Amino acid sequence: MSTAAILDTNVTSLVDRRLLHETVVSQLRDLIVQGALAPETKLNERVLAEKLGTSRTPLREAIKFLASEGLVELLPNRGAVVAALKPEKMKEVFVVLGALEALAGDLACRNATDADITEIRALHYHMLAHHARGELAQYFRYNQQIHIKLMECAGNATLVQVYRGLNAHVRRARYMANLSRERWDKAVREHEEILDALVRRDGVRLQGLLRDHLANKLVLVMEVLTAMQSGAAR
Amino acid sequence: MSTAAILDTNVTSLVDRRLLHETVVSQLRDLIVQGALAPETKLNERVLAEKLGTSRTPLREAIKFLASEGLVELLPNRGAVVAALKPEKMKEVFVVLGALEALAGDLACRNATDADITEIRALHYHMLAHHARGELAQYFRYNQQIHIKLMECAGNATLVQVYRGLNAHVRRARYMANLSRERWDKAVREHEEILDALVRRDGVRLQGLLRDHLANKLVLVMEVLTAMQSGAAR
DNA sequence: CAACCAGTTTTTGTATGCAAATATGCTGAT
DNA sequence: ATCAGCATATTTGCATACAAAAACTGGTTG
Repeated sequence: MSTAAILDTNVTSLVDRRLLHETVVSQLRDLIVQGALAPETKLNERVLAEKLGTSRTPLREAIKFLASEGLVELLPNRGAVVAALKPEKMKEVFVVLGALEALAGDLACRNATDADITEIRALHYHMLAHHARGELAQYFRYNQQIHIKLMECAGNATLVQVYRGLNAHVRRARYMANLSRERWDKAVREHEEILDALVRRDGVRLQGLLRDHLANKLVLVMEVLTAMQSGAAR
Repeated sequence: MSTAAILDTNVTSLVDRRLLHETVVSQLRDLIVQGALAPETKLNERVLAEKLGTSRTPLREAIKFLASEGLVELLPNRGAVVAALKPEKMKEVFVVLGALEALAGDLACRNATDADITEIRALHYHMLAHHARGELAQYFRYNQQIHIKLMECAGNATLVQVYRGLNAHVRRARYMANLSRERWDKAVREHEEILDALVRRDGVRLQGLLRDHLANKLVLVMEVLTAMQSGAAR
């Protein structure tokens, strides 16, 4: 699906009228994370506002909100652009995410209830099912849910919030990845081990597994980014 | 100085005319961090805008920006309030900060240049001087600068950004603290050790020291918060 | 006396208007 | 042909206007 086609979709009808500008933030974030608005795209306020079915004011507020999250960059007197997706930045994000996931794994092993672990196991099997059928998008969905749920098991809402923010950056690259079957299988095996370590509540092992898992993700993302960069030279 | 007195200070004259609404974000953040706008204070747009010498539009954009940072909370159709300062939240923040500082310490031991370490040593002696004179505010200033500089030595801009955001929450409580001489001396001794570990580039030891230092800070902050909570019952 | 309801006021949320800054495009000169 | 310089058009940034929602008020009733 082309960028234009996605942008042409008018989403006004879906807006829940009792909700607030959160809708605009959410829509705009999705456009950025899913790549409909490519990195370094200029955000024309008039055009975007029309597209999202509002006026410039709430749109501008949404842009400021996302600027604080780091998904858009503000250029004084020159508007805003979608944040660049530089390999260097991505490495930084992964280093921080590594520390956060390790922390979460450790805490989760101590604080997760049996019900939590059951829930993660359920998500895990959903993920396996989509992996078996080769449904990448659905696989990613459950994959994300597992990681988020693991974070939530740590019982630290602040940790979850920071994680989500940083993860949005990574997800942007994810949407461009074409996972080879080999790598995919490997990621799934890693998830098997992660689940196992959680069930045994082996915090030390879980930390290491999460670090490795993340390191592999980084390799994948870097390949995508460098391929993109060499492919679409500026 | 009373809250009213701080708020009555009109800062319009200080505004750099070529800069944008960033000024408002910065001013509003300072008002919150330094406690002029107490936790859970309702932000009246008309009043605040007048106080800051702008109209509601840039103010609202600033509020959205700070909402993303977590310093203010948005209440749909009911405006915004300064984020609450709950002990539970503070514990969460410290746990995450602990992981981030530990990471930074480890990276800094590897990546810091000798010039970086010289700079931190200089900041350290400034801090000692203000400690000796009992100048708490100045002491805090250099203390903050040391921690920020340590973060920067890690060579990870994303890490610094996340750290700054979370640290703003902690600083809010800091401004209310009345450090006893005993605790203060202890904190300074810890900083001596931290500097020593950095000079020797002993990453493992530095991580531990930073964790302990942070744990002690948490104890202090918690005392302040519980005292506040019992003092000013709702 | 408490609770509820209607009318009023205040406040928020969104749209629009306007001025300043920037981007664009044209003309002419080298 | 390229580039500088100027005029025009667009776009941003801020202020204001207006509508909808919430808070407040006072008065009535159970």
